[in-house]
Amino acid sequence: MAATIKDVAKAANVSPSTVSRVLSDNEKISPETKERVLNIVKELHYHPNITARNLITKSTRTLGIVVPNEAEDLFKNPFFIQVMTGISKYSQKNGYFIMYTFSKSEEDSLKNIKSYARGKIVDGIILLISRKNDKCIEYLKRINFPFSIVGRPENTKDVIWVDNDNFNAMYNAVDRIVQKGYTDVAFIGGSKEMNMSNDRLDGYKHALKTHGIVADENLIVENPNFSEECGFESMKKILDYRIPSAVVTTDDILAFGALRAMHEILHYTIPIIGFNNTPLASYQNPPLSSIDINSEELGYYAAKLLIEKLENKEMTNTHFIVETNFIER
Amino acid sequence: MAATIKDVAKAANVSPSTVSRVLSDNEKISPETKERVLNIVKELHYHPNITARNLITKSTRTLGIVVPNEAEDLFKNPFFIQVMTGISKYSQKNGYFIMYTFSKSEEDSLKNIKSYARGKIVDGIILLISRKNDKCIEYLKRINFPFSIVGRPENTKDVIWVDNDNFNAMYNAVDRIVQKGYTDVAFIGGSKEMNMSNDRLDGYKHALKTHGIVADENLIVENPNFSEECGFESMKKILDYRIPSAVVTTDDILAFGALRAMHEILHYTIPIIGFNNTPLASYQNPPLSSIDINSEELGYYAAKLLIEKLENKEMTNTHFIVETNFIER
DNA sequence: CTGAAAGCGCTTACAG
DNA sequence: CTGAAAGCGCTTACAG
Repeated sequence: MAATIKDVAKAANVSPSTVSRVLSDNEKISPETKERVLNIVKELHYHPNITARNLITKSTRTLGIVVPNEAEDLFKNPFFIQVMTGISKYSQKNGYFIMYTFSKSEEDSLKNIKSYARGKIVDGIILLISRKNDKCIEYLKRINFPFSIVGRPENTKDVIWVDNDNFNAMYNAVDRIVQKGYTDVAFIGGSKEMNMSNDRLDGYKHALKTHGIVADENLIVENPNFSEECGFESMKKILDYRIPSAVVTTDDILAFGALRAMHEILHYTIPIIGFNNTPLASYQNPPLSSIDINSEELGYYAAKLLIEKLENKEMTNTHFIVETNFIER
Repeated sequence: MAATIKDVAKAANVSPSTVSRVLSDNEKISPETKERVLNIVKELHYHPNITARNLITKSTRTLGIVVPNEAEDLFKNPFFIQVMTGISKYSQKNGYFIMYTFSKSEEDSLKNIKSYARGKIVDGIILLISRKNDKCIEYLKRINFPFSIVGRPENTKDVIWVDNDNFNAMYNAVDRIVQKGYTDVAFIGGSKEMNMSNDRLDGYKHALKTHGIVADENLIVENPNFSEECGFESMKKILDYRIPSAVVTTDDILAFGALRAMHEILHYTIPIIGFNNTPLASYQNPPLSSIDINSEELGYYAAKLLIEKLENKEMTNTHFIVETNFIER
């Protein structure tokens, strides 16, 4: 059996309270007792039972990550693991544990969130995605449970979130292309359920507008997800209609599919731009230009803002915008 | 404030013990009391405090995953997230929570393991890698803490592990190549610190031996990690020496680098085989043949065997071999 | 079938 | 500077 605080107290000839104080290091304890207790602690290999401590402090110093079903689509995409790494870096540095749960659907996410929140398993929750009419966000707001989101929610009031400036990233990319003389730009996008999809589409439209170009709705194809197949079919549809001078996409995987369609149908490629700058991008033929979203930083700040809230630090901001970088290849 | 078991007891006019029994559903409780209690539970939105329960039951129903520093090298590789998905599927199905921790080094892994084990944060630990003279394994064995490993450990005595048959997978691949007439096969491998690296190398050597071919040590290059750069440099080194008739690698990423070296130096490619069958493989030029290791299943069984041990089920096996599939492209 | 009591292993006012 | 006591919110023998 592992030693408890009582065992240490007895061996050191002090009370459990004193041992507890020595360990928390925040009371005036005489140097002698402190040393004596610490020696016994070492000798008995004592380590406090965190569960017992949690029960008293009403905190688990644990963050819960809800990984959405979309992660499966995005296996080819290191996005989620990069975000999780960022979360992990900040959390571990600050003594927080991390739990995660994979969800099969939005309903399943909600179920998982409930079990985290109602059982007080975690102190705060991080959502890796933000949907339209997001039930998870709605629930967490209603029960007033601390959380942060990767991806700007529809209604930002009272919520902590981090995101890229998706509008601007796409705006700049399209602006750049048009300036290079490619004025007939097609758009291949992902799910409308995600706010970032709409932001990117808006950025595309506005950039064209700035140059006095009216977006041709037939050159805009949106998809239920980010698969290679969707990219392929979208490009096919576009080529059936007309050959544009360039293509922008909201995800590298879509771009890969589109590239394949170009190779198979056109037998040559037209300029195309990806999004997320996945490692696969540089291996494409030709190498794919892409917009790097710095996923790890998204996770890092999602954890940082949430932990600051949990610790009641003065929060200057309830959101953080991570910069994007255009990677030209 | 959330309702406690006392609140429910008072409102239902029973004792806390009775409420507890109703909730655990495993004692003879009269149907009437049961219904009455359940109604109050719903009414008050009562949910048991898991921390308090954990303190009593001396279990957290939580598994801890230790993600090694190698994960960073392997961002391009969905291996880890696939394994984590597999772990998650089995665990969630069986009512276990999951924690993870990213480590910066083997020392850091050990530190993280200690905090999980000594604080009784988790009931069991899953290691995602198995090294030579693995300090983590050694520690966990010494303190007799339940754990399982993805990857066969050096000493399998008393440890739970899952793995592919790495020897055989490579043996078959090389055997197949040689039978096709490519007898001068080079080998590009990963870190010798990992047992699977050695297993794959052994498989290569034995397959050659079976065909009466003596392995040329100059055609065998091992690397500190699985990066594209290592693959590139290894291939360069081999080509400086001689042009082999085919190449096998222990990881797709190594193969990608090797392919690039062929393109840049040779201006044509020689047959090459990857390992892990990452999504990138099919996008290569030419598409890369690879050995699929079914990563998700590795995680699934790592969780399954560990949970069976935790629940004292009769364990017929303390290890499980996940099959591999040769994917020819 | 149900309740009173003890206890899991800590922390933290309160008192001295 | 240190200790005795209460209590966090549960579960589980024990007794009836």
